[in-house]
Amino acid sequence: MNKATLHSIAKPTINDIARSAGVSLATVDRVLNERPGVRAVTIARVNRAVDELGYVRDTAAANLARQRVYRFLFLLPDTRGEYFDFLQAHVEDHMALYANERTYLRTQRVPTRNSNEISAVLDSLTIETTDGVALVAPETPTVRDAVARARERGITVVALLTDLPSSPRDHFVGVDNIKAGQTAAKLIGRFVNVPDMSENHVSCAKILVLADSPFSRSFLERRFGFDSLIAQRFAHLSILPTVVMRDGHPQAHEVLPRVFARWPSIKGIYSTTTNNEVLIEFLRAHHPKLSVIAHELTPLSRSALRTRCFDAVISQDAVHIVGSAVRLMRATVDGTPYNALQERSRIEIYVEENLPDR
Amino acid sequence: MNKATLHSIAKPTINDIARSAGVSLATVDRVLNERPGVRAVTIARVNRAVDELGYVRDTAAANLARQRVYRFLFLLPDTRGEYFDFLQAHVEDHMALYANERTYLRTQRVPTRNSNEISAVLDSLTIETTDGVALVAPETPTVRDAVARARERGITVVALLTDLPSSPRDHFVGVDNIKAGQTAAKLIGRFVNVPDMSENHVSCAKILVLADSPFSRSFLERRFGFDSLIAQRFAHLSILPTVVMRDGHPQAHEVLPRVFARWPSIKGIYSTTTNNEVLIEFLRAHHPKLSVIAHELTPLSRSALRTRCFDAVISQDAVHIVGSAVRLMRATVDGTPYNALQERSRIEIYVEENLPDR
DNA sequence: TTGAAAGCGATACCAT
DNA sequence: ATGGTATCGCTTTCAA
Repeated sequence: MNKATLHSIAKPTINDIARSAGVSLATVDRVLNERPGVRAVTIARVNRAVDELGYVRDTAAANLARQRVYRFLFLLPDTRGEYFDFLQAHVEDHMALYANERTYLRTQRVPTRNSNEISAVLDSLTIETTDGVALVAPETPTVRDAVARARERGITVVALLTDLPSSPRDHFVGVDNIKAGQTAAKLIGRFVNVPDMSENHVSCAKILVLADSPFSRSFLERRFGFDSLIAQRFAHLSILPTVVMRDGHPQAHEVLPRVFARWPSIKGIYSTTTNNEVLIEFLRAHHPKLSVIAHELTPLSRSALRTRCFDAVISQDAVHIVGSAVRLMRATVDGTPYNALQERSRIEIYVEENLPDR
Repeated sequence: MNKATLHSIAKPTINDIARSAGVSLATVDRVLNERPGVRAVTIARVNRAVDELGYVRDTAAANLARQRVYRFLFLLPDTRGEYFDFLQAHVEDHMALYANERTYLRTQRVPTRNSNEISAVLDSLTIETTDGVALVAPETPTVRDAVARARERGITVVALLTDLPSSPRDHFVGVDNIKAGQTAAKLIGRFVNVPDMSENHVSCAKILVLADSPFSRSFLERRFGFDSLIAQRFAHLSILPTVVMRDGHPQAHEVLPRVFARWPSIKGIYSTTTNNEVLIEFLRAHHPKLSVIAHELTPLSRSALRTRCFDAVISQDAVHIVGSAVRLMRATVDGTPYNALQERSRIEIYVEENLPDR
C-alpha cells in the first residue's frame, strides 16, 4: 500500500508528472510556466499527465526556488487627522509579519489634493524596487495617466478605499460608498425618533451632513446613497445642505455653533469626515439630543461610541483592507488566482455593544 | 555592495547563523528546534548569532523540508436547518484551497444534544490521522472529558461558535454571545417606536424572544445580554417569557399564531434560533408591524432582510470563522505564534443596505 | 556532542 | 527542443 492510499493525500509533484509523461523536470517546468521551446505534442503529453494525476503546484516550494520577494508601497494621503495615521500605523505594525511571507511593505504620505505630487511619486517608482502600489487618491486625469504609466512599467496598482474606475488599476479594495451612505441613512432614519408624526402636521426633523472634502468621489457617493434612501424611505426627515468642516482649520470650531443657532431643530448628524475631533468636542460640550452616525472605527470614534456621543459608526476593517490589498497585489504579480469571497470588503456597523476589544 | 545593502531585505538564513556561530547547519537546527544533545555553550553561541543577525525562520521552507501536512476535522451539529449546512458547505467549498496549503479538512455531523455520541467521535480520533478538531458542542461533563482525552493524545481542540471554557480546549473561535445579545437589544430598543411615551402613561411594548435550544450556553448568554441591556436602557420595553420554536417539529407552525393571539401588542421579535424558516413564513403571511432581529447571515435571512421581514441580522463571518479555526489549529500544532488581531471574530450587524453581494 | 549530506518541490542555468 | 543539475532554506538521517 502506498502513501496515496494510506492517507489519500499524496499530492503529485512535478517528478510524478515528468515520469508519467516520459519527459524531464525541465520540460515539465516549461509547460507549466508556459515557457517557449516545447513541441505541441510534448505540451499535450505533459498536460495530460497533469490532468490525470490532478497536479497542483506547491506555491511555497515555487516561491522558495524562485527566491521571490514582493515589494509593495502603500501611498496614503497626508490628510490631517487620525484615520490615515491609524492606517499607516497598522501597515507598519504588520511589516515584520508580512516580511515572513517574503513581502516587504513601505508607506508614504502625499498631499491628497495635489495630483501632480501623487503623479510624481508614481512616476518615481520602478519595477526594480517596487512590484506594486496601493494608493488612496482622487481620480483626476493626472492621476489616471500616472497610474497608466506605472502599469506600463509592470507595476501592479490597487486603488484603496476610493476606486479609480476609469483608470487601469488592477483592483479596488474598499467598500461601495453608495451602500455605505444608504446604511447610514437607514440607521439615522430608524434612530431619529419623531415624537408626533401625524400625516397633516408636517414636523420635519432636520439632519445635518458634515464633510471635509465635499467634492471627493467617496463623499459624493456616500451623500448620494444617503439622500436617496432618506427621500425614499424616511420622508419625515429633511437633509440640510452639506456643511464643510475640516479639522485643523482655524474656523473649524465656529462651524457647528453657527449651524445650530440657525437650525435648532437638528435631530441627527451624519458625519462623513475622516476626523471627528471637533465634532466630538462640540457634542461633549453641548450634548444636544440627537443621533450621530460617523465613519471609520478609530480610537477616537470608539471612545465616542462608548460615551454615547455617537450612536453608530460605519467602518471597514483596516486589518482586512491591508491584507486584501497585499494578497491581491501578490496574486496579480504572480498571475495566480485569488479567493474573491475572502477579498470582498464589508460595510461594518458598530454600536457601543458590538465594539471589538481592540 | 551586497544584496543586503542593495535592497535592505536580505533575511539571514540558517547558513548565516551557522557561519557566524562557527557550527554546522545541523547544530543550528538542533538549537532552533530545541532538540537535545547540544552543549549549553554551543546553544548560547547559536542564540547569540540568531539575535545579532535577527534571524527568523522561513516557515514555508521548513514545512517543505518537513513534508508537514495538517489534517483537521470540523465536527458540526446535525441540527436540522440551514445554518450548519451552510457552514459545512463553506468548509467543503474551500477544501481545495486549503489543500494547497498542505491543510486537509474533513467535516462530520453529529447529534448535538447527544454528548455520548460527540464523545465517541472524539475518542475515535487518533493523532495518526487527525492533528486537530474544531467542534461545536454543548459543554457537558462527558464532552469535557472527551476533549481532555483527545488533547492528551496530542490532538488540538478548538471550540467553535460556543465556547467550552472549563474544558482544556486550545482556543475558542466565535463571538461573545453576551455582547451579541446586547447588540440585539440595542437595535430592538432603537428600532421599536413607541408612539406615546409619557412618563405616567405606562404603555409597555412587548418583545418576543424565540429560541430553539433554550438551555444551550449560547442562548443563555445572548438572552442574558439582551435582558440586561433592555432593563438598563429601554425600560419602555417588556420582554415576554422565552418561546421555544424548533423548525421541523410538527407543532412549530402553531406556536406563533398562538403567541400573537395571547399578546397582540408585540412590537418586536428577537430570534436566537439557527433556523428561521417558520418565523419568516409567519411574517410573510401576517406581516405584523414590528421589528425583527435574527442571527446568522444565510441565504434565508438575506432574503428576509431584502424583503424587510427582518430589520437586522447579527452574524459572524463564516469565511473568517473557518479560516481562523484553521490558522489557530496550525499555529497550535506547530507551536508558532499567531496574529491575535486577525483572529478576533466580530459581531457583525447587517441591515438591508449593507448586505454583501455574496 | 557534532557534522556531512541527502532530500522536500520547484526553478533556472547550462548543456546537448 | 530537451535534459541534467545546482539551488532555495530547512529538516533529518547517518556517521563520526
